Amino acid sequence: MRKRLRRPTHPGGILRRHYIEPLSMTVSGLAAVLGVSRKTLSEIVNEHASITPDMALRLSKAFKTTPELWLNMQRNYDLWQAAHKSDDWKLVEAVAV
Amino acid sequence: MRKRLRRPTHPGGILRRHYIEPLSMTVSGLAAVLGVSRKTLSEIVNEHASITPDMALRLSKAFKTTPELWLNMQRNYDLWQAAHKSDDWKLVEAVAV
DNA sequence: TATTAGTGTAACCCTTATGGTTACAAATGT
DNA sequence: ACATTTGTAACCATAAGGGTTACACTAATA
Repeated sequence: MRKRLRRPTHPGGILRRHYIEPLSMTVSGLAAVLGVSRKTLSEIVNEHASITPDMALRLSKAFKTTPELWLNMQRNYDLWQAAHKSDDWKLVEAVAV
Repeated sequence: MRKRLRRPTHPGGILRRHYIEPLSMTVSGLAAVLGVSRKTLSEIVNEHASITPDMALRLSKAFKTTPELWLNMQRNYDLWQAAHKSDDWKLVEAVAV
């Protein structure tokens, strides 16, 4: 397992650059398609909020992807953040087998 | 992508049956090793709380696994719950390409 | 049998997350 | 010049996460 050195891209950034912009969609328009408020989607694409399981399901329907695609990106992002927020977890010793 | 028919096993159940019990550990003991409260771990192994990124890092150190192992189990569980909690997301239409 | 260790969980605290509405200033497009 | 789009603040409500203390219950053991 390679350790990730740089902060993984936030899934909101991917959503914006790889989906919204290439398709010339608006944030407002996509929010309507997804059935969520404009604020909720705006915070995601500006990388201030997370992809929740419910949002992953909506995105998977809208863009014919798997919900896992979005949740894995979010997981990688969250994991990196947790690993760098504190060093506490590094003090955990391996359990003797 | 196969659709999961039954609720995926909660990672807390796996932790209890595949790690704690085979190693004859106690919940209290493992909580101490992990550096979290007994309550926090107890709620997880009784499937009343989630594996957070921080907890996944601690478990990965204790049991020499990847943190992704635990987070993927949690993701599958959460995704199944979200998909069955409401049908709203099913109303989302695919975006025209 | 009396005692101890381990457990599940309630009650309580505090902090953070999620998502909605409304409103407004700034930017962009026609 | 006007309309659309945007980011985000302010505000609300609900839920999640984790800690402490306390208590009743179970299981093992001196």
